[in-house]
Amino acid sequence: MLIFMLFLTKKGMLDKRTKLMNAAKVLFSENGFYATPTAKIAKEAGVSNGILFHYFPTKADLIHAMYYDIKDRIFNYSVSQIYKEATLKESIYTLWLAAVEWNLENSEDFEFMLQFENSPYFSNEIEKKHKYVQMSIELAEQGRLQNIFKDVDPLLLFQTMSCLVETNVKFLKYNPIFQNDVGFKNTLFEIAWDAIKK
Amino acid sequence: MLIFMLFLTKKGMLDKRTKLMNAAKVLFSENGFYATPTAKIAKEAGVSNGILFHYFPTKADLIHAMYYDIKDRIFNYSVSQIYKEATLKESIYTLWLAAVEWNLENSEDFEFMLQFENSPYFSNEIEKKHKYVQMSIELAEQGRLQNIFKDVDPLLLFQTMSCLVETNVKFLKYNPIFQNDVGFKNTLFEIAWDAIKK
DNA sequence: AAACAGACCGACTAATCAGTCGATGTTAAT
DNA sequence: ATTAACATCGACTGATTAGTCGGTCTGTTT
Repeated sequence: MLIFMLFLTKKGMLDKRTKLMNAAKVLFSENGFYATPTAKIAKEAGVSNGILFHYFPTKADLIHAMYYDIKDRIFNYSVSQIYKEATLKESIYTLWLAAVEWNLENSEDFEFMLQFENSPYFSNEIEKKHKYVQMSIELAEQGRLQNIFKDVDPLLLFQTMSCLVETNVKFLKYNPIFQNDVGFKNTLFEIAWDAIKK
Repeated sequence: MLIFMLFLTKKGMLDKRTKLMNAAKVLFSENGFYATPTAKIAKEAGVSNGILFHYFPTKADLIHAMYYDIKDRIFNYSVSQIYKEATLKESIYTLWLAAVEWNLENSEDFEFMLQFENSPYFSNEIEKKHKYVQMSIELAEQGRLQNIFKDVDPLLLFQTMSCLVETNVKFLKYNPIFQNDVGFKNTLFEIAWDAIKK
């Protein structure tokens, strides 16, 4: 049975929970949470209305599940990019680039996140607990101890980087010419690096 | 008649259009656009349900009117702060500080703006037309021509500053101890300045 | 083969909400 | 005094929507 399930998954016949999250991602990024009825999500996912509430007792539960899913995926991608022997600056660059490229390639996830983080669903406290944020804060703390970064709360350094990534991604979306321009991307990183470095 | 209207205004008996916008501001910043029914806005404003649609044909019209109102107010405040003989860095500092302090003092406007700018109501094109944005871009262009700023699209420089202001305000809201700490605010500005300067 | 459990369906409902409408009051202009 | 134009009210409606429910199907356990 387990083997059969794996087979299904590999063939692209995703389980309905995943189908629902994918459908919601598309519709949310097009019309926002509130203009997207649950019935439409189920329809787009090709499943029944009722099954949505089987997997996610409320619409808010679905939205939260999607948030954690995205955070996990961007964390896994970022971690896969960094390497051990890197200097601090190299690590920061790798993380910055990973974030920018991941968000550009996963445009719907990016749109979802923007909405979510500025909605009443979001709270700072939830975010701080995620391993992605914790890893970033740890790096910021390192840089501060090494006297490389400005002497402020590492959380602030992280938030500064995050908002710059967001701005960079938005800019690159509206100016696709630069998306493969390595020189331009280096300039973008310089902006971010200069901001946090001493 | 005009005199009588002014008298009413001075006495705090605002016209109903303004009352509606003020009530909406409070409710929107507490619960968001979508969890705030128009009927509740009218009730909070102490006016009838129908009059809301007399002044704002749709809920979206109300929201847009509020957006323009806020942009106008922050623009007027910012302009009142700058002075002619200032250097470029002084002007940027003044604008940065004005934005940070205005947003801290007008917390509901700030919350509204965050929601609005990440909602389907918002479009980049609308924003770019506002005199506040145009003034800022002009300054950025000046700095670039004087070879003081990094050599990128002035719009990007403006967006960079804006997102840093946003981050700063959020941080100061969560860490009120720093709100009157001039040294800390200078460090915050250094972060922003280092980001854009060459 | 019976009992069980979880996936799944889709019609249904109770509540909510944006916007309407007809009526009345108020002010200004002719 | 009449008219016209706007301001105001609040009951009402039509549409929408999150979530429910009774029941079916399928695979597993005993």
